[in-house]
Amino acid sequence: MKAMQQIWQVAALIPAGKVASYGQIADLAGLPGRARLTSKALKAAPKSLQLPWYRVVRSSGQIAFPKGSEHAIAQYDHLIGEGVLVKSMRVRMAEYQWQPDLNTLLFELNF
DNA sequence: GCCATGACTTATT
DNA sequence: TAATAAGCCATGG
Repeated sequence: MKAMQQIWQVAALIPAGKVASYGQIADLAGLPGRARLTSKALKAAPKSLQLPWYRVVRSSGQIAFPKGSEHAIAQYDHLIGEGVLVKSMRVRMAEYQWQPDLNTLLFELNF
């Protein structure tokens, strides 16, 4: 299976009200060190998949788009809508970072 | 194959 | 916390 599709599968599992970093997604998808590939994958993801791309942020918790851009606004709105507090275009990772249950992860990914 | 680019990360100041 | 720098790797010219 293509690397991008694995990323899509993992990204689809992020629960509402939580966020994950690009690097984290890559790791969970079995692609350590491919954070930048995660960004590519999300950008290239077909709309039909309806991926929660807005639950993916930088390792620092910062939204990856320039402040004021359409994407940044959309991401901000979505997160706020799910109860994630966003301060100065960043969330508190200590509180909101997704901590996937390994069993659930393996099950969902059909390994 | 070399070079630039980017929805990144980590270490350093 | 913010700014830099260096590392990273798939893509496209």
